[in-house]
Amino acid sequence: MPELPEVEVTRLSFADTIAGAKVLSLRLGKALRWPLGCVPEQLIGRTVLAVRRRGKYLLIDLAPGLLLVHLGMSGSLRFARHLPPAGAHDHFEMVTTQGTLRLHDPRRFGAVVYADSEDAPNARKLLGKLGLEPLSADFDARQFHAGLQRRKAPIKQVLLAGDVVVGVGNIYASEALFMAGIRPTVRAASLSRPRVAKLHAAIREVLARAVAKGGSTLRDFSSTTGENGYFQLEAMVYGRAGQPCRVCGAAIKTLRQGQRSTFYCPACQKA
DNA sequence: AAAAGCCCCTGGATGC
DNA sequence: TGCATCCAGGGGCTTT
Repeated sequence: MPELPEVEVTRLSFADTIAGAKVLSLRLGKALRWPLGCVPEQLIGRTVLAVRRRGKYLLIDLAPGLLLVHLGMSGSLRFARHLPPAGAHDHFEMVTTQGTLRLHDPRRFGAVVYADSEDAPNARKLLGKLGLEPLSADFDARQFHAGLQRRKAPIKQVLLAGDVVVGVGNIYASEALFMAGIRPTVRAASLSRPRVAKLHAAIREVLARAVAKGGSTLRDFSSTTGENGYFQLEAMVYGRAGQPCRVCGAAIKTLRQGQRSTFYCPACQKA
C-alpha cells in the first residue's frame, strides 16, 4: 500500500502528538519481516524524541536509539490515547505516556527494527543504498539525470528500485511518467536531459499533491488518526486500464514490468 | 555493477 | 456455496 505520500501522511499524523512521550510497554504479535532486534523490555522508559522519514521508512527517534518502521504492502499505523482491542493482524504495539502506537499489517511484509543509531550496521543495511529524497531540497535534476544515465533498465523499474530516487512506488511511478509524457518502457539512460527535468518536476508534483490529499486509500490505508486519503480519485492512469485518458480520451493501457502492473496512455506517452 | 526472478504472507475479487 | 486462481501499495536476496 504505502508509498512515500502514505508514509509521510502517516508521519505527519502522529509526529507532534507522540514527541516527548515515554515508553511504558511493548507487545509483539506474529513475526513481521524481521525481528525487532532487541529485547522489547529494553526500550521501556525511553523518550520518543521525533518521527522522521527516509524513503518509505519511518524513523522514530528514541533517547537513545531509534525504531525503523516499514509498512510493507499492507501495513498501517494507529496512534491514540485509547485504541480498540488488538485484532489478529495487529503485530506491534508500543504504549507510551501520550498514547499507544499500533501496527496493523495483514500480510506482514512490514517491519519494526530497533537500531542503536542510524550508523549501526542493521540500520545502514536498510537505509544505506537509498537514493535521492524527492521532496527534499537536495533532489537535484542534474544528479537525478546522472543516476538515470547509469541504468539501462526501463525507467518505470528504475523508479521503483529506489536506489536513484526513493519513495516512488507502483502508483506514483505510473502517475509521474504520465505527467512527464514518458513511456514506462523506455530505457532510463536514453532519456534526454530536458525529459529528465520534466520527470524530476513531475515526481515532486505528484508526490506533494498526494501528500496534500492524504495519500491514496485503495483498500484500507489511513493515517494514524484513521483519516483516509483521496488521491486515488484523481489518478490519471493507475488502475484505469481500458478507461479513457483524462487528457486525450485514448484508452489507458496496462502491461507487466517486473511482476508489477504499469498503466500509461499510449497517446500522451508516445516514447 | 546491474538486471531479472523469487519469495515472504493474507485476503479480496473473479470465475467455474 | 465451494474451491481454484489471480492480483494487490514493497523490497531484500539470489542468480544470471
